[in-house]
Amino acid sequence: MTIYDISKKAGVSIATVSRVLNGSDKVRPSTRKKVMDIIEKYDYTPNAYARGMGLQSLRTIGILCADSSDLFLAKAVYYLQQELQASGYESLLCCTGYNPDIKRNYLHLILSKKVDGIILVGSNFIGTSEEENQYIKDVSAQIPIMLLNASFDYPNVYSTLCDDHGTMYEAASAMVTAGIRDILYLYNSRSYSGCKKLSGFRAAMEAGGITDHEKRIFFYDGDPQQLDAVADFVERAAEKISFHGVIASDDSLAIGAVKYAGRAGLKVPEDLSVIGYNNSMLTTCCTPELTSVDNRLETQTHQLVQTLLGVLSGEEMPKQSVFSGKLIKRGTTLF
Amino acid sequence: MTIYDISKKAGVSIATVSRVLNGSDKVRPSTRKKVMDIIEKYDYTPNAYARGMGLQSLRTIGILCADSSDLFLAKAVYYLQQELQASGYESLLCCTGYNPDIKRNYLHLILSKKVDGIILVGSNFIGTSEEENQYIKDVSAQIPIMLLNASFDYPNVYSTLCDDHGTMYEAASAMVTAGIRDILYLYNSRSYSGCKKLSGFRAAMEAGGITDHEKRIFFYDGDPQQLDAVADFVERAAEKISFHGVIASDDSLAIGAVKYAGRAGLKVPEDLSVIGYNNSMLTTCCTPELTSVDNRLETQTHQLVQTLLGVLSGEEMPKQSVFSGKLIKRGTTLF
DNA sequence: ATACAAAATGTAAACGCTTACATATTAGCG
DNA sequence: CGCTAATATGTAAGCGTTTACATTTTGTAT
Repeated sequence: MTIYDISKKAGVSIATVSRVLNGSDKVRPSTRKKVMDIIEKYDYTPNAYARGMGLQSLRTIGILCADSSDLFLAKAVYYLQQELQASGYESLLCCTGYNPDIKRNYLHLILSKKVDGIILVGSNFIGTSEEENQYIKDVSAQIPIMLLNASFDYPNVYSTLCDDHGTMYEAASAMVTAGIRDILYLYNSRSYSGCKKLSGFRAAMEAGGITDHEKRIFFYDGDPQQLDAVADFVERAAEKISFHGVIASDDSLAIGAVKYAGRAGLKVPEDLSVIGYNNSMLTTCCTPELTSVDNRLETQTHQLVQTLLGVLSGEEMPKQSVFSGKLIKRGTTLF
Repeated sequence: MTIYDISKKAGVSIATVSRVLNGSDKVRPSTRKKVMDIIEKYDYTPNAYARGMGLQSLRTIGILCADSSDLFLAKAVYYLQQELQASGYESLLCCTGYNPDIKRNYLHLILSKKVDGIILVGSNFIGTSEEENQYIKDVSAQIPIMLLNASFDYPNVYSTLCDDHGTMYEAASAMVTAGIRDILYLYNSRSYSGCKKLSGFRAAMEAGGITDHEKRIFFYDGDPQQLDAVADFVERAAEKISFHGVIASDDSLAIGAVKYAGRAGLKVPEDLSVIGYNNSMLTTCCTPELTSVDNRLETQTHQLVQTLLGVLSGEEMPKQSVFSGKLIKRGTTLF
């Protein structure tokens, strides 16, 4: 069933059918009805690929995210899709996984679909070496690239992010100010934002006059959703060093620390203070509830889409929009 | 940059370029290299829409899911995409939200993209009235429809699901057998599987000789991810009726009950037993850990994709594949 | 009724690929 | 070295839309 079949059955030309389908103003109501009836009768759906051939822009944005079952990324994607839909844009979501080669493949895949722009969700799309980021440069030559939670200075690449360094600095400083000087730092990503958080932590330690913090920085290499495995990891860390506070780069790691405390018979927050990051639903899941950093995801996604729409309509837009996160105090801290 | 430009630069015809792109066997190695060099030099990506026009099948499956930030749905989507990718199929994911009209729009959208099949993830795509499900009948006339966690008997519609009735019956019966006869039942969806779970609960109550269970069945109408709101809801329920056990149709509701217990000073599981459903990461997030029903999601998604592949290659496949869920006993129950 | 402008509709080219079929090249063999 | 068969490459016809431009119809003012 093609537009051609419809046009014959309705006794009009294909151009008229096309106009009806696209809501053109220049169709007589009686003709429109005649065509619509046939379309509905045969449950006709125009072929998106043929449309894609003719049209200049399909008003479509590609969204790439490593793993949509990650709470943070899932929420980000959700907000983005809502925003885009509200602005009349379709979105194409690809969950790429963390393998760099596969990521690159998906980028080409999405590029082949005539998207007007690409949003890379999460800082794991930005590497540390020039070479790793070459593919971003290549693509940005063709269409604008938006980064959520990462930053990369290059023409036609726009960044929206949380000041993870400063925010983590504030969070860690709050703990130091509360008198806790032996803090375990847990992280599981060396991505752009992962590095910023870590540097913020280090800066806070130095500012607090702490000098032996490096030995309490631990990289967790497993699946963060396996909370028991995280707890095991913290337990092993506790065998090596002592600590009275835990700061994690993600809520799930922080929850693992709370679990460890339960096993070890430590009271939270009296014996152990814990701060998470991302302010996900996990924060209210445990007892006591988890103090965490809210990185204003909804504000960020809104800003990102506004910037993108501006860029697409040819306006000059800020290359980087930075927001400050905020420590949400709950039960796992005394301060 | 089109195949035509590439062909000119490489000094061959467009057919040859096309053959190189599609990995055809009938190209001389020297020619292939010549073409590949140009392709890489100009970072050329073929236009997916033009390809879509020519090709019979694009080896693409559409996946529809209401909300990918729901833990259960997100995991299901993740497994499905992995399975499909491993079988050489591309997947097109659409998060539709819960509005029926928008859902229907997305179905047409995805249909327009020449997908070879459609997977509907989650039972909220199946309604209770004939009319609600009409759209499924219409679409199934064109391509096969796979249901995950729902069932609908119609030609070209294939279902893979957990026996929610029986599984919930087992779980509830276990609680009754343990001597708990006043059980609060929490649910938040009247979808296909939501109804099956509820009927399983009722059957277990009746089998246990309990007659006043209807007054302890509560429908929660809010956002299940707002755990505090769920706890509030349970608190209000407790003002109306008494209970020593809670069974929920989803882990997040169960967690809300655990939170309520904490507030009310009730010890879990001594004063209150709690059973969740879906065996999500939330189960290990709280203390004590949540007893929950595992519905074998990975097994289901595997079966679903195998069935789909079978159908697509013209084989006769089972219309319905049912798996039994399994109660995973953790700390919120004594039995 | 007639002429003319405005509105509605139709015609045909273009979009960038795939692929059946035609043609040219190569290799093997006597 | 010429012939044939096999292999590689080229040509051109679709695929199903959109849309500029041409044509027809309608409405309005004379």
